[in-house]
Amino acid sequence: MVTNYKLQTKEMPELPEVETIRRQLAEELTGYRFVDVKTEWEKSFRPSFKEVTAAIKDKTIGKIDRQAKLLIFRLDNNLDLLFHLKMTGRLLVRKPDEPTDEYTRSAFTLKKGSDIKELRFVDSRKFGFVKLIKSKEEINKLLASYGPEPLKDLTLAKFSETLKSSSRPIKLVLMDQGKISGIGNIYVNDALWLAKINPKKPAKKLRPDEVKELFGAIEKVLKEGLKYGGASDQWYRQVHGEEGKYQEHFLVYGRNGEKCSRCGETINRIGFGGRGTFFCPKCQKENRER
DNA sequence: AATCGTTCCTGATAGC
DNA sequence: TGCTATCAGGAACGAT
Repeated sequence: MVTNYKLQTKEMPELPEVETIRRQLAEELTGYRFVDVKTEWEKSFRPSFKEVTAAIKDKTIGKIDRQAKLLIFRLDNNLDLLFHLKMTGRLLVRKPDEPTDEYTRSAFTLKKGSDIKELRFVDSRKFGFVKLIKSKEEINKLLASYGPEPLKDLTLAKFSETLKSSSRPIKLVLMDQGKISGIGNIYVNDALWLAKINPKKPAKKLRPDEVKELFGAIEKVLKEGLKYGGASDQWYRQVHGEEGKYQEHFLVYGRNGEKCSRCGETINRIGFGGRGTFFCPKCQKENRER
């Protein structure tokens, strides 16, 4: 019986991927105006395709922000258009006459003066969505439901307090967008390996030195992800279709069956909390001594 | 308030 | 080789 076969990984856009896209979209689309929208999957529009298209018609894209894995197009003071890529979403900027991109679900035609661009929302799995927010109160409430941003407003003190308040496994707490913004399955696995912490260890049981190490590890892996423009193991692409390169630098994510680069033990993969969990059984023991 | 289970989807793969 | 069943997963939602 084969027990050590390599299972496929399914990378998904997390903070470094969405931030990479945000920067490129801001560069490409600021000042462009929505003139038309086409879709083959109305269900991805919230509250509805009709309502979204009516509201954004002739509106100009101001700032493009990001909170956690959510992209926020600021159209005017009381109107925001949100995109969530979930697992397989892509936002591609093309000229209207460029060849079709497979799995394009919606296409937004944008104009600035006589220049025309097309923003294509590509999403094979159809989990992603486009959401219209029509008031300041509503957007503020939504953004307030997210935890602080690593690399921005998450402090070690706040991080420590958050972990102390939960008995859940550390991996699940880190991925909880209400606790901390932007961390998904790739970076959580790599950060926990870097900090030598077992994914199942209850958050409140982490020692202060582990909390500090983990805080640093999170910053480090997210910065690496950003540096390489995200991870394109499978679906993720930047706005012109380019791949990111972080997949060449995964620490443990997707490396089950390979040797741990620190101790030589075989990287393990277990199912946990509904997703693949990669770790080194030797250097990430649950009750590791200092 | 915190936590847990279910659901949405379809491409890729395992297993025969 | 070709078919079919299973797996993958972020987060909204409802239940506890």
